[in-house]
Amino acid sequence: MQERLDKMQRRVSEHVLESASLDRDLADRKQQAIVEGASAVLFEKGFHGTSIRDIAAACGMSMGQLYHYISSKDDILYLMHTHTQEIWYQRLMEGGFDQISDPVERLAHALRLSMEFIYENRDLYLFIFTESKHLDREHLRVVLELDDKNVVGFYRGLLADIPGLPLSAEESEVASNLIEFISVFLPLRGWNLDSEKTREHVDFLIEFVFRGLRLELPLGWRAA
Amino acid sequence: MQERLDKMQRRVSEHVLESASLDRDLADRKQQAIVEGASAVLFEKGFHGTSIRDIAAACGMSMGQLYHYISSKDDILYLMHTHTQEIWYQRLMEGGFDQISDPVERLAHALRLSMEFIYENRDLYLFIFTESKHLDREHLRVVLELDDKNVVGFYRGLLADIPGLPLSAEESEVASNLIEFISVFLPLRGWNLDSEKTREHVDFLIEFVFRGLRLELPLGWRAA
DNA sequence: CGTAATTGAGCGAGCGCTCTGTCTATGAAT
DNA sequence: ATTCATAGACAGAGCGCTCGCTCAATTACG
Repeated sequence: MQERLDKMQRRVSEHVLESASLDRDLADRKQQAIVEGASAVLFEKGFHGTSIRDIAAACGMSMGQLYHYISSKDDILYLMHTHTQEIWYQRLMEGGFDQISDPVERLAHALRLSMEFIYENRDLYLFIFTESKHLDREHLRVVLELDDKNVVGFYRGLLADIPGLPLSAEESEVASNLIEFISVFLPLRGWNLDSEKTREHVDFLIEFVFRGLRLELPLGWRAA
Repeated sequence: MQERLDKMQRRVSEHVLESASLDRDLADRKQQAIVEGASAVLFEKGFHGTSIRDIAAACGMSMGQLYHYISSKDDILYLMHTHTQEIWYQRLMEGGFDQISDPVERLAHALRLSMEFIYENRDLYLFIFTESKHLDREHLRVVLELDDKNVVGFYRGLLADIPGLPLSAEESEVASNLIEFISVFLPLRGWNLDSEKTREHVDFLIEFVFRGLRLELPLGWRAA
């Protein structure tokens, strides 16, 4: 499982960096600093509304230094994307997701962990989902591939592990995509819902998904 | 029902036009022409990637003429939004939606009509959902209000009409928003689904929603 | 003193929007 | 019938500004 993440990380660096002579660790740390520093301004002003000067200032770097570690503004959006997938997967692992053997319980647990994580990082997810289509063709291709492989693919795998799932292959494919989509519902369209009741909303969404998939929720799932 | 649309339309014109002396019919026709002419370029290049010059050229107007009928670039996005709601509602009415008395059948029919319409206009919906948050504060407020009143509000009303719906008030509120969200799933995240099988996907989504709401689908709903 | 790291002024391009000059349709005056 | 005054529709050059990005100049360091 962890090697999947490592490969993802490696691919990011390869894609973003043109100069192979740069120290890989330093570059990774700097790119991490860029993502973390740029997040606040990006969430506030959006990608197009934020200039390179804004980002450089927010990261405590000069424009020149910034361009040592990225090669275009689009690279920053790309980094945000891979960063998002990384920390999401990390959270699943920290949440003990991979220690659950029953596949239905795994799905329930993964949904809860994901929805809570996504809600906590709602600014990030709102940003990712509304800005990513503005990437240039090449970056977009890679980002969509990553998403299909790592996120949709994650749910695809979970569904495939459930024996006797009452869905056709085609339906499972739609379902995998739909589950990812519903898991970002609260950041994307939940703005006129009472934010005090997020916990209940997550419960409802999970029940909704399970009923939609014709699955019984595991006993005592709310306590998990 | 129709007066609701009329009021919506009136509000658009009032909001967009500052000069009250302009002929209302001419203005409406020109604004219609702007929306229709601008759509293709906007879908292709996105709102930020499309300049006023592009839009003017695509509408067969000069920049000067364009600015006779709008007062800022944001007005165009606003027009696109209201236009979308108008044609969506129009389609529902043409589809004989309001002639169905049974509330559960109404919901099933509305979902099918909506999803098919949204899929046919997927470029428009992808555009609307990914670009609207870039509106300035005032335009955004109006657009979100319109959406909550006309679209979410539409589903809210449908759910309220179903006697003995096994959902709490809070759950119904989440569900109304979620239904709108799921109805735009195919344009927003269905890009790696087989476009030959859209019909089946819509069927699956409707079944999914009904199961999620704990509702039985009306008999023979597929033929409807 | 030489080399590497770092900077931010400057470049060319493109933006949203304005506004003045041009065109055209109309109709009163001759 | 012809001229001319007037007003509204229209065009697009130009304004002021900001953008992403580069690279000559400067600083820091061994």
